[in-house]
Amino acid sequence: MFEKKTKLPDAELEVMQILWRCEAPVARSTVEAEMAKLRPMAQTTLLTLLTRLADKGFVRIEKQGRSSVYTPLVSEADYQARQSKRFVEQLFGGSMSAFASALTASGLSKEDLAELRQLLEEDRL
Amino acid sequence: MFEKKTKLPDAELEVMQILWRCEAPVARSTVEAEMAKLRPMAQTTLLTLLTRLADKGFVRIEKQGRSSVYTPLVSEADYQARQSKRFVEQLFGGSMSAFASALTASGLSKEDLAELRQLLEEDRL
DNA sequence: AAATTTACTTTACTGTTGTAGAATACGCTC
DNA sequence: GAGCGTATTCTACAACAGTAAAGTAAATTT
Repeated sequence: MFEKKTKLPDAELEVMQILWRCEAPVARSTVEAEMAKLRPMAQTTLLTLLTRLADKGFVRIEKQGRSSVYTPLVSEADYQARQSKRFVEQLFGGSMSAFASALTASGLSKEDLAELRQLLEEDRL
Repeated sequence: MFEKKTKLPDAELEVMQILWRCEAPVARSTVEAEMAKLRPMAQTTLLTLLTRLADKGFVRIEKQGRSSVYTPLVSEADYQARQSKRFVEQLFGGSMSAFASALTASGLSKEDLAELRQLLEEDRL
């Protein structure tokens, strides 16, 4: 089967995150406007990234007369889950305790950690 | 200042992890043997990676007569902390609850999550 | 219909990463 | 000190990633 590449390069991830935050299908102009809020990027660069995402199977491009609309084919939750697992495995050999230690040392706010603690206490994990 | 590149490419990370697991300074032959346990890699490829790590300031290379020995200049804990923070920020906008949700969906074992829960209950986080 | 605008596609270039053969340099043996 | 191993550095190259100019096609204006 085709177990493709799951990890997206940074720039492509940025674009996917825009698509996830918008209501699908997303017009190119919308993607462009959202990207402009984050950082400057030439139109053609954005188009290139969208095309690459389509090639990788992350996005479907549909023509609508003059312009195109873009639909994410992989959900954000899916992507996050896959990458989280990959990350903990790659850096910590799968050990959550090692990962948790790193988080405390990472400068994440006490509030962030409290958030996690509360989830656990509520038996939501 | 020098805010260099903190994120290492996969192959270089593999080498760093070997250095971290050995007692510094590590002989090239040792690195080579450890790498062989993981996967095949040409000698020169390994040397290239070590040189690149040195260029990035992650490793110090010292000559010892014929061969060289390698010392990590960045601790594993440091690297893990930095990358963990970066990861949660990049994928979850810093939200631990979003991250925790992803972990539950990621197929991490119940044991792994229990491990994390216990850390929290013991007030070690 | 010709000109203009608009939107996408092609081509392209630079730097990085993974990989390793070729070349070189350094000790050591005889 | 000449030759030989062997360890390191140089050179190389393909694939990927970031970026965007140039080209093309299609719609709109005049």
